[in-house]
Amino acid sequence: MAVSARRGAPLTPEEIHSTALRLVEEGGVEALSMRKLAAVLDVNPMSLYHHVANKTALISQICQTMAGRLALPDNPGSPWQERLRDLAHAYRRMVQRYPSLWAYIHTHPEAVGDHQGGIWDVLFPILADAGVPEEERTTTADVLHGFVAGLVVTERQGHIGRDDPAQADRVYETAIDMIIRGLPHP
Amino acid sequence: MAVSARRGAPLTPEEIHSTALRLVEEGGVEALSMRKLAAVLDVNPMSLYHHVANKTALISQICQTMAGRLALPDNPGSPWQERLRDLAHAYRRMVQRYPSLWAYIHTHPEAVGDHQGGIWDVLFPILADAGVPEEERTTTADVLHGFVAGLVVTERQGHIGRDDPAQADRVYETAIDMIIRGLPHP
DNA sequence: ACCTGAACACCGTTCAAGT
DNA sequence: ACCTGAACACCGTTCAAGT
Repeated sequence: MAVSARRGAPLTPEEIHSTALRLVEEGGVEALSMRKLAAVLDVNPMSLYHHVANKTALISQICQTMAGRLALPDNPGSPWQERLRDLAHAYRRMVQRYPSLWAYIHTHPEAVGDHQGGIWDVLFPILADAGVPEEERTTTADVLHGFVAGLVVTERQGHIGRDDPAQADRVYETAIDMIIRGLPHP
Repeated sequence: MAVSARRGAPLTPEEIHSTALRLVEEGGVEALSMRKLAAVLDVNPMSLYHHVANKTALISQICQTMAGRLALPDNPGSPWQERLRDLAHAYRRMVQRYPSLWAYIHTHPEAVGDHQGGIWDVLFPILADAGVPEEERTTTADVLHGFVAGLVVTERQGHIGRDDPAQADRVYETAIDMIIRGLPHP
């Protein structure tokens, strides 16, 4: 019976990932330490290394965990303007749910794979319908993502609608309007 | 003669700040440690605490140092579109000069004061000329800053024009066009 | 005034040893 | 297979002591 002295059940990756994600959202990525995580899991710090290569691999994994929880809008048939707006809202909701981890991803994009996650699969057809030529879609997608990510991170840090959540909503709507107005090439 | 055993001259804030800034740009903010900085300055780690309250204060100070080196465009009389474009270019140049520190500021805006630095003094008149009503200018400025910051950070991380710098320039120009097109309220 | 050494409470990670 | 303790090379920071 290879069972820990302090715990009844063996460690699972799911347990490690969800606990680590919780710690990150409670105190930011810099509040996650292998030793603290182990303490919360009631386990020796070194036991973690049996399930995780190292700390940066762990962070990558919890980024994937989060990406998997992303709820994308499903609204084919609507005009591209509306679909783009819905996608922007979904993105914002996700950032608001995991703000610390998103701030981390924004400056460590290598933590999550390149152009993966369902966002891109949804965004490309929208750009096509908006009339963006095929060879420009990747770049346009990057630009839009840069815009929206920058905006949402800015909001999250209290620069927008700090006192008045309704105003933050209005600002976001205005920003999306601006993108929709500016997107089609004349 | 209160002179260090290892150095001829006493430590100055300028020396500390510029060396710390250099370390940050060489290896990212996470590569800056008080002990490493002291080693480079050829000084006991604890000597630093005579000139700097703590590490986060030091980082704030080097952010200010960097902001002071910002070269803003001076082009009154040009149409607002052109002035906005010039300002966006100045911003990008600055980020390209201090990429690591900017990435840090983008997620730690408390490190640099609120709406200070000459950017805002230049941006507000531009928005006025663009017809943005006075009560919306602060928010609009935040939105634009969020956009541009997000875009530039995205570019810096190699998502845009990784292989082709000329393409990165083109993308940035396209993005500015989009903002200029989308800015005036109809 | 300025600098220093020892010390404290933390890190991530390796490695040999335990069941 | 899974877990552990001791150890190594790092951190930021405090504090009493030196010149």
